[in-house]
Amino acid sequence: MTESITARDEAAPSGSGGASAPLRIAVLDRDTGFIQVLSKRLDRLGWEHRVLASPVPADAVVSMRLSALVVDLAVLGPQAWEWLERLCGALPDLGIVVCTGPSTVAQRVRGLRLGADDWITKPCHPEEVIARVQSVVRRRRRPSGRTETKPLMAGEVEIRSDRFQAFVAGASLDLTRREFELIELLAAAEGRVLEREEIYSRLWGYTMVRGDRSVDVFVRKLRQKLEKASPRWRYIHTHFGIGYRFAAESLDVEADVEVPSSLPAAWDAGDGSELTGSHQDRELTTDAF
Amino acid sequence: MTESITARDEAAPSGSGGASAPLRIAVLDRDTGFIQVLSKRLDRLGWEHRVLASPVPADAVVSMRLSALVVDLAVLGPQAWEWLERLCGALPDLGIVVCTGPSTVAQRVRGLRLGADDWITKPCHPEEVIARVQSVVRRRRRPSGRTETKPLMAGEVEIRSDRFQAFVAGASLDLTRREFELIELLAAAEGRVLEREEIYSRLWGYTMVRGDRSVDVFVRKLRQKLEKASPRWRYIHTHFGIGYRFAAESLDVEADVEVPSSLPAAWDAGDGSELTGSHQDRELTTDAF
DNA sequence: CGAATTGTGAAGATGCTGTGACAATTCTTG
DNA sequence: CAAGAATTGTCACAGCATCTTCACAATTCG
Repeated sequence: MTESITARDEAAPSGSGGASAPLRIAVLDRDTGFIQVLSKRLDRLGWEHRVLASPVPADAVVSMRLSALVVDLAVLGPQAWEWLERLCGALPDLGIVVCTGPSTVAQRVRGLRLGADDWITKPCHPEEVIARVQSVVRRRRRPSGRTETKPLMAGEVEIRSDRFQAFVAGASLDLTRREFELIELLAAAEGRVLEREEIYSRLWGYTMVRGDRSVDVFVRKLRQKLEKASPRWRYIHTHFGIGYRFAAESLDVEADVEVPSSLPAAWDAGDGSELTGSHQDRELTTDAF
Repeated sequence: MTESITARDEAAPSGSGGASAPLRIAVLDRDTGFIQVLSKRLDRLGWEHRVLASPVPADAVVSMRLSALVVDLAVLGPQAWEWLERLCGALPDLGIVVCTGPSTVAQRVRGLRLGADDWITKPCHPEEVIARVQSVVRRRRRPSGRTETKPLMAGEVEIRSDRFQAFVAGASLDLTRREFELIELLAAAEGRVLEREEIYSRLWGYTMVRGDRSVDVFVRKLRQKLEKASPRWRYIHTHFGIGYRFAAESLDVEADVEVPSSLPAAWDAGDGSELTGSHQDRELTTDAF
């Protein structure tokens, strides 16, 4: 049931969903105690953050590319309102959480009207600040939706998570869903050997029963399509008794010189113990390009 | 006849719903004094609103088509958390403002984590409640962003957000509201595959239940109209087990290349010196008014 | 050489999508 | 307000893409 869901959760380790991109947060405040606790918490969450102790011109904030800003208006003095207005005008997508001392209803209303997304009154618990920032950012994020994932490249193939497809020279391999998930998984682990059990559990979501050949069958299907589209390369390597390893290797020797496009050619992957050492020159392939 | 359709409608989730469509708010609370003051205020703002005094099943809220909901969790009793979670799951785009009596930090954090957008502690000033609801809603509908959008073009079709219509050679496709939202959404994601779940949640506003075929049906209706108006092109491509992808592809031979993915998409820039000689140079811009 | 592991092809089961008809809902009009 | 039209949502069924399973051949390892 709902295998589509599980599959998506489990099996998009590399690309699309994955861990949400790290957030960038700035805190504009002078309360060192507050800042310290908050910073530590932000660290633990893995959010990039930056502390600003003095009034930063609103324009300067623009260049910081923040997801959200926590600000104590007291730091800004009497020009706080103007500052807030300018900032909200300039960065309508920035999440702004005001976290400041005692205030009147009128002040809070004014701040929110000007564009603040939340208003917390000090003293407050850092955990709540975090939660409110998350809430603000969560909402902000929906529109942008898909994060732009750069395509994975290996040999002649290009793996595009946003299209659920792999391409060779611009032509789709016409992979089915499972096939694509498999190549994505393997390619993301470039160079490493993935055991059958692991592949199975990441793709199918549950543990493999002994004797299940599904992984092998899909490896074969993938190899077929890769072979047809990119005959001069080998991508999926069998490790007897263990599993499979993905690495683009040209059949034409000397191939390591020329790879279609600019990729960090990480495929020299360590061990290489098993491959034929013969190192003779031949026509290098520029294939397809 | 198609013009009169939908210029004004409350929920234009994907659309270019620029202006201030009347908001729909519900208040779930029993505090009559609070409700009265709030209601009066909402009236004056011209927001449609509705007061709920008893715990409404989360599912029932779905059908209310709300922009935001103000809720006192106390009304819900011990099942408040479960209720909140279900509601947030079903309506990721609904703005939820919790307005309730004294609470602990842990409770507030929990509520915000579950999906609430704000948490106000009673007693509180109605004006602040309003301001916070506005803040939440403001953020919610940012996606509409671009007010003046230039028409989207793809193959022979031209998609005009300002008219809620798509045209081929100046002739309107007579799309209904949903149909238009769908084509707009797909076309905006040009090239990328959109999963059913995503399409559904962006168009209908709540998460899809398994077995719902609405997306498929509207894709079919769209395809029919596109096919009739522009028979030599295919626009919507099915990705089995995943969703749909929008990309104009000509049926005429001429090797209309599948987007040459890897390259820095200078493709759409029109350099196309060598390909697709049969471009659509028609005057599909002089269309009707 | 024998046992275990992997490659291969095909048949059948599974579940997804296309499609048309129809019911429910919303909007328009008199 | 009610009738009528348009739009949207639901359902059942047919066709088919995909997935699973199985038998058997080929390979690897000890």
